[in-house]
Amino acid sequence: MNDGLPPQMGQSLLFLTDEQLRKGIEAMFFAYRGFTADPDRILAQKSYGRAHHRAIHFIHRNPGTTVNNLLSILGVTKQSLNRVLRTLIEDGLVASAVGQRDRRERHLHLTEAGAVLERELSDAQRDRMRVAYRAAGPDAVAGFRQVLEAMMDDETRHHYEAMKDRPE
Amino acid sequence: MNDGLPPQMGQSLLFLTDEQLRKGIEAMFFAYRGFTADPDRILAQKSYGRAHHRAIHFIHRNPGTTVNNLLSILGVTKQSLNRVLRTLIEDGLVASAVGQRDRRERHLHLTEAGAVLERELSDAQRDRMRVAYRAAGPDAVAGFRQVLEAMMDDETRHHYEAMKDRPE
DNA sequence: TTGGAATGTCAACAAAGCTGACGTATTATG
DNA sequence: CATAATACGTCAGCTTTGTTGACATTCCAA
Repeated sequence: MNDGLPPQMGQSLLFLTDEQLRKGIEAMFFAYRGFTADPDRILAQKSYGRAHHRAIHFIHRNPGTTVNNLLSILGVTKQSLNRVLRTLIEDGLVASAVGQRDRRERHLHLTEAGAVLERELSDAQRDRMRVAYRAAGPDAVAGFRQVLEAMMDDETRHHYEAMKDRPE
Repeated sequence: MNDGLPPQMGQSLLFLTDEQLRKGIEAMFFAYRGFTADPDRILAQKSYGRAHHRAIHFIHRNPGTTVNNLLSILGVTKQSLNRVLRTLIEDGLVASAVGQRDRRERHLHLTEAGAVLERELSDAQRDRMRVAYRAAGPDAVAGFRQVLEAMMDDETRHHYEAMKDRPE
């Protein structure tokens, strides 16, 4: 494939050109569309949106999390999260429990029904991820993760790492 | 770092577990936030949004593109794109020219002012990308791109590849 | 006991997506 | 040439998901 640059310029010299960086930017944009496509289809049928998916995902990952903690993971306002959370609680997918130690806090859990939807959504998303990982191979996957981690804001990376290696 | 699984299980066996895949999913989510953060700040000052950025980006990359082509790259409805395009044209950032061969078509270009904003936005986005690429190294970058490409829908990947190796 | 923290909620608004309908040029086709 | 199809623009209305700002409630902690 011709990238319009002299062939004697190897990858290690090319790899920080604007052109190379721009391709990475476009890859992020297009890949993110694929990344959300499958859950989006499932959510649309149930008249939920991505915001519901995110809430469900992180409640599943951090069972018993407080609203404030979830807020800082998701990086949205409480009003925005509350709207989503309210419908999930009304629909019986999420349970909100008053804190034992601090009774101002609400601790969030998925109900059985919530866990079912979580499974459905993450199965769909993992399937695509699995196909991509298989196609690219383990070394590529390691690189993929490295670049993504380096791309995060510091505060965000803190959240990411805080729930990183938690086994099932 | 302990991932909660027996140490004798190597990376090549682990790398398709649900846990491994879920970490990739979260990495995508958190990284995408970083990916858009810098342009978002610039856009907010000028009361534009991400949709404007995307239009500007792809007009820059495909100068003279028709509205229909841009539509299929962006994957939105013409009503949605039109709203964005209209403000960009009104503000003198984008020029719309009647087609020579087919006068139903409008060919889109950035004006000088549009190119200035494009440069500002992509500089910010590339800076972060550059830092991430440097931190991760060339091999990781190659893997990053491989996984992202494998994650795209077929039609999307077609668009991605169509404007892939276009030199400056 | 009182200040501040955590939470919830009301209202209003904006960005950016969607559907559906319609109009106008222009081109392609029978 | 008449008609169909295409490309584009626009109007209206709706949805999701984000934002501010204001305010009430509950409750921990100094």
